[in-house]
Amino acid sequence: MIEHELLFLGLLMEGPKHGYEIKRQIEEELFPFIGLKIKSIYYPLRKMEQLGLINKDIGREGKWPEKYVYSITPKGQKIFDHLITESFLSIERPYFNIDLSLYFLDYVDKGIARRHLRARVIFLKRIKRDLENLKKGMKAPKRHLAIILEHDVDLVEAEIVSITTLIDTLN
Amino acid sequence: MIEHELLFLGLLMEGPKHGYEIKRQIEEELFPFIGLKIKSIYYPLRKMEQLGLINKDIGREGKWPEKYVYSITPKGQKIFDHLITESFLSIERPYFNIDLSLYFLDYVDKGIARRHLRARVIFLKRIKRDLENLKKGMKAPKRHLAIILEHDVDLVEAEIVSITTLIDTLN
DNA sequence: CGTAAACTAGTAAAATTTTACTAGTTAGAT
DNA sequence: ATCTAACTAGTAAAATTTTACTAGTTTACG
Repeated sequence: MIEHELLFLGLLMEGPKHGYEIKRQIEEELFPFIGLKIKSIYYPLRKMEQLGLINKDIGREGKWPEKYVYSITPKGQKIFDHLITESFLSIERPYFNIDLSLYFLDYVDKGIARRHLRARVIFLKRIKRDLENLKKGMKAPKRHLAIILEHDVDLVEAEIVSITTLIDTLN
Repeated sequence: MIEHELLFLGLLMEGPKHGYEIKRQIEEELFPFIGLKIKSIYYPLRKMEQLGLINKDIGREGKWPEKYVYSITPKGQKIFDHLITESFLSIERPYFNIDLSLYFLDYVDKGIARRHLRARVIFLKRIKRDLENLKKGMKAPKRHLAIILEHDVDLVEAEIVSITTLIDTLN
């Protein structure tokens, strides 16, 4: 929920939006960078409206039928500040999906594990390449996207090194 | 759900266990490494039982009252193999919590952002130190734990570099 | 002109997760 | 001898998320 709140509030910090636009932005703009999967937006939006973090107003444009416009309230902005601070200072140390599998590595045949890990490295390299191309291909260099991409590239690179070493030690 | 299934099945790969033991292991052994937060175990266990992935038998030990023992079925083992393979080859590229905040960086005062990011670096360094100490302090060097720890150290290190660079570019 | 794709807004029901409890046993400390 | 912490097993209700739909509008394309 915390992440969801930060997500919706952050999107509304840019300006008022209607639901479809929020959904589209999450699916098309944020997903490739953030990997948040959000299947429904109306329940969270209603919740946050009840909490007074956002407003929902009728905003008719042209001949379109109803079009509800969501906007962030002062209280919502305060919460946004709070959440983003919390996220920056997030007490949780980072965790990585693959770790769970590594924890159970003993229950996997060594040969198979090695093959899987090699495949993972190849996959990670492809991702790295894609990310770098994506960064190059960005026209109007959106600063925040560039930052995230660099961050991702670095971490993917680290994972490649890490897994490669692991493969070698997997006697 | 996928991750939960892998978690429970993996724990049962080690041998039959009762619920409390599973809970304890998640909270005390896995949590520090994996960071999975699981508040209740009985619903997932019942679910997996219904799916035929695990068995639940009465296993009385000593004078203790009822003690239900969960164990993995052949079908469960098959699913375990499948899930762990999937996880190794996981098509999703890695995502990082902080990225969402970075995406919204423009809505944060630069000075504040810089301070937050510096604090994060300090925090990451402490984590790195803790992880290294933890690795040193391990008596019976549990191989899988050591692997995860190294992996984590590398990635935390990468994040330190990444965020440090970011701070510098934050004019 | 017709039609398909994208725009707009949801809801109802199912599934899952979280929270807040209950109920009793046993081993170790005082 | 008794009290406390850890051991054991849950359930009920609330909250949230996911899935699978409905319903209509506008724009672009052939």
